[in-house]
Amino acid sequence: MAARREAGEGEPTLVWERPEPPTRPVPTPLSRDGIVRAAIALADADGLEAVSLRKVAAALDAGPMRLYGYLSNKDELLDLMVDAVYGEMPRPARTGDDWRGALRSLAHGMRRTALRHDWFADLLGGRPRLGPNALAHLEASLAAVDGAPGFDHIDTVAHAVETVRVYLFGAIRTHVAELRAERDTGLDERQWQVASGPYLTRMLATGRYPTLARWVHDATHIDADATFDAGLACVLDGIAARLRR
Amino acid sequence: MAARREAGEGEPTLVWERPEPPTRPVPTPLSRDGIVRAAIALADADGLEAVSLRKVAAALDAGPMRLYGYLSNKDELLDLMVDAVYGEMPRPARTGDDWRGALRSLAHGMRRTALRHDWFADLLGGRPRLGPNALAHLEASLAAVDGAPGFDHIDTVAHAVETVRVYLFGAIRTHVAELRAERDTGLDERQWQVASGPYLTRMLATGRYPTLARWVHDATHIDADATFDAGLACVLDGIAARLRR
DNA sequence: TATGTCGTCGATACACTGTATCGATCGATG
DNA sequence: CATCGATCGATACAGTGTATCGACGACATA
Repeated sequence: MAARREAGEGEPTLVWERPEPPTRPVPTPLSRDGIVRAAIALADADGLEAVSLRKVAAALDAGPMRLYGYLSNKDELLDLMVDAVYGEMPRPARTGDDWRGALRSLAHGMRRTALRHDWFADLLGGRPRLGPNALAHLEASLAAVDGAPGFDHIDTVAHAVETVRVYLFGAIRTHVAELRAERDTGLDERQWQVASGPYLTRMLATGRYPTLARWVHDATHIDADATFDAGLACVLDGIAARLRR
Repeated sequence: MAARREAGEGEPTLVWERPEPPTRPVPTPLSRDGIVRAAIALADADGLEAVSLRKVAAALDAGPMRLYGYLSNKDELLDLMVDAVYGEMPRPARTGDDWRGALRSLAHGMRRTALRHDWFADLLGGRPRLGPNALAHLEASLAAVDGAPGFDHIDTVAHAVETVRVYLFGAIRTHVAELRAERDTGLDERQWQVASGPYLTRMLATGRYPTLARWVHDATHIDADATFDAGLACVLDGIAARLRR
């Protein structure tokens, strides 16, 4: 960059036109929170792959290495981002004895929040998240059904919540993937076979996928939200069925 | 690989000591299949982040750019890897009228295969995979329950299979994440609170997570396979419940 | 056999990435 | 006012995916 002083030779730059020792302009105060917010803003705007330590730091008027005082890894940043999203989720609350309602609202709240940050799906379930917000959300989820009729043992409670969460994780991930595919191809959703171009039609035309073809052509295609609700209802039914034992 | 022309140092070397124009030693014949196999071998051995076009090419004694004749992206390579794993999965088959058995074997087959390639979980559900193997697997899944008692409409079939798959995706992902966490911390699995170190214990000690604390302390911790089966059974129960309508 | 022509290979280059190192510089302390 | 210790961030390094393009081998032609 500037003043390269080599051996013996005359100074390349004169003192007065050498950049002023930059007076350390009150280094913008940082905070873990601000860093995470900046990273989330970047991810929301341009996707997860746009989140680089350099860009995050630049958004905060700081050098990249500055962040390493607040984080020790990029992975830690991602963990913090995930936990921040957990913090945004509405905490499921008990609604009388209606455990189905509680689990449904847990699922919907999480799903809605996740869809606001579509990069969240890429991180979801990627590593066990034990951040305070994730823990609080989990606690609220457990507490929301704990003690409801039939849920007298913690095992029952845990099993129900875990099953719903696992379904949720899968559903969010697949849904986001579909949304992206739609956006990338820029086509509407209700005619999947058209959206994926001639390829799929050709594959189906081979006759090797008769059932799949029937699905694509004959099934009543409901939208993603309804599909999600149907699957969720199915899981809840399953929980109810196991409750009767 | 033969003639490594070393040391681009003082280039104007004399003709006779300049490496022989490398006689183009019948450039190792490549194939999309070989590339994918090499990539999978790398991923199996050192994880997904060890899969770089350079390393894959090097494993095949080729230059990185060589691959671009067979792929146009790294993403395409990942898609091919995913489809290859789908190809490894046992195809679910009809077993009489036992749709539960069919779905269970679908789930177990997929899970077992996925756990052999733990990087698969990172890609699973990441983008809609329409590779021939994925399509064939989906077709077999649909066909395995199609026509079983109760599954007379394609909608019912599709809904059941989709729900199981979504649960599967979530379960595989969370399980792999847990396996990694265990391996990273190098601790046993049956005492989660010990594994995650004093942090979790401290959090629980705050008293802000009473239900969670009860879960950690009082629940009967069954192993991952049993947890998976329990959740799967739950989903199947749910499907059965919706069948009665 | 000599001579194009053409397709392909891969060296090089470029713009990035995450992060280690360490001199420079500041605020606080003696 | 002098010294120290903490911290900042420029620089460096080893990677990454991929665009570009000169050069070469193989083939078709004369």
